[in-house]
Amino acid sequence: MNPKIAHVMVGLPLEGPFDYLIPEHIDGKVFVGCRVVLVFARKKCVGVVTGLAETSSFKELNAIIKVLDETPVFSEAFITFAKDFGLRFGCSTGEALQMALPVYLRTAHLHRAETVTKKLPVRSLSPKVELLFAHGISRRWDVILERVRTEIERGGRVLVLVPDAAALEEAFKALAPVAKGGVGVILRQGTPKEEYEKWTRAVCGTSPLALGFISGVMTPMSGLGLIVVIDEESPFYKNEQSPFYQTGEAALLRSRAEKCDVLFVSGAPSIERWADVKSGNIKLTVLPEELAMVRLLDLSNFKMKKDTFLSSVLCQEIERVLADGKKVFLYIQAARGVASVIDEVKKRFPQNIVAGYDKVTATFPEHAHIIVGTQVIFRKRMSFRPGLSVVLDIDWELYKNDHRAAHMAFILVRYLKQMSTKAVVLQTRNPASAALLLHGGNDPEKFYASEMLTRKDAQLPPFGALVAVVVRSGDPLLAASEAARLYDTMVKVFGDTLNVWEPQADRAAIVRGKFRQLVMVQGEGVEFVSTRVCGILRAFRAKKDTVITMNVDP
DNA sequence: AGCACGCCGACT
DNA sequence: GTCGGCGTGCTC
Repeated sequence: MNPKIAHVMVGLPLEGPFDYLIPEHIDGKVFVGCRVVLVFARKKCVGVVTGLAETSSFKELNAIIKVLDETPVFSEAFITFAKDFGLRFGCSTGEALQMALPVYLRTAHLHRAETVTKKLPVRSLSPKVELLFAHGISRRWDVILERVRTEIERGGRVLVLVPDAAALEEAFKALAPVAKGGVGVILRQGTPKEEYEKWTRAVCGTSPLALGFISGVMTPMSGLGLIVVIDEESPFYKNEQSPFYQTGEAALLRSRAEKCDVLFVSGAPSIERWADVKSGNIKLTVLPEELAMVRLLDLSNFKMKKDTFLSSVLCQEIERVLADGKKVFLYIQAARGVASVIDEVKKRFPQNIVAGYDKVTATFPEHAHIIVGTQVIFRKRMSFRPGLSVVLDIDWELYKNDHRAAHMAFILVRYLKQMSTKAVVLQTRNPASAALLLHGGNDPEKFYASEMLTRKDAQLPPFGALVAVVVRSGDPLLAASEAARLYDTMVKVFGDTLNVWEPQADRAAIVRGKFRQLVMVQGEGVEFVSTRVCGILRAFRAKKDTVITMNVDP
């Protein structure tokens, strides 16, 4: 006797499941993990079957209208992952499942290719989670390819995740030696049909290798044995829209639910992953490499004109490097602009070619002796090899009002160290605080020890949890008043159990005409804080035209 | 989320 | 009277 009732999750911010009758004409065709068409709240929509039963406590059930998949698109383990994902990042299981599908399959389109039928051979119960701390960039692919090859040989699929287009290109080339059946590329681009066709090839095709960006971590492929997260520390792995998930955290949830291995790769690992290493949750492999030394250039005793960046000592250093036939890279924060620095450098070095490189620069200035650039230089880190790199104002990086500022500056220094052949110089007026980054450059263990202590004392992630509640509205006053009202209710309900910060404008205060206010909630443990915040948000009715979302670990 | 229901003030 | 804004509750 086949089951008569299906538990279904829908892509709405409601935690299900909802019960539906399985009518006779599709009896025996409904499986856990299949998409079905049904009427929910008077509207026709697509849901996912997450369980089967004989009876339901609800009377007056609607019936499933149509089954869209002959075989499940989601495995039971993936559904468990979707539940964990929703709990962790503040969305429903149904929304998480919906996000895992290409747009084409979120509507009532049939899908005939088999996705989850291939089962992974039985393996050890506890999956292996590893952090590869590769000091340089030239040798890391040797280790990655070795892991990937081993996984493919034992019959598993491998999901390789990269933060941006430059890393995608690099990974695509690097994976060629192990990609006999090609590499499936999963990208959220093109028309829904095109996106779906590429997705099908990657998920259901013969190639065991798939490559994707941030959302690739949600790909429901069968027999997933290994997830590789390249440049794990990248901020691009954080989704900036609701649900505000983080790819690395999601990979760990998948590892738990699907028993797959995870390999994090980084030249400047996040504090989160380092804490995992220190607590013994993940294994650390260090890949050392001889790199340029980092030095501080103490400007505290120099008098320099306002808004100038070239100290006389630095100019002497630059001259030496240029005389040696090497290139010089001068790093400046994007917000300050490269233009004024270029003027200053041109005046000081009139006989050299000076060029800027920032996000609006069309082609890389190959011929320049001195390049003044921003973060985007790291797109070129595989090919650009300056002798000397200089952070013109390292203090600026450290004074930002952001609990991640020190780690972001650490990333900057480590990346410059990977690119440069001779030296990295950090100009500072505050050598005492910049010393943290001097250590970061030459003795990363020291940096991590210090930064972990700071985070622990302040109860910041990964030791404490931060949840930002984002209030958006077209009216700035409404956004502010709703944030204030939310703050008051949270203070009242949470009392001393959680620390609620006064409402503040979001770092990006206006996005697409909507004003954003934040209320930060801080406490012990992500799960504790986010479930309590979720509880408040369910009860709290936002005024018309205001939207409230939750950002875990902003 | 998205929709119906119902309560209240405003207006032909 | 009744039109419509919005607070409330519900969706198998």
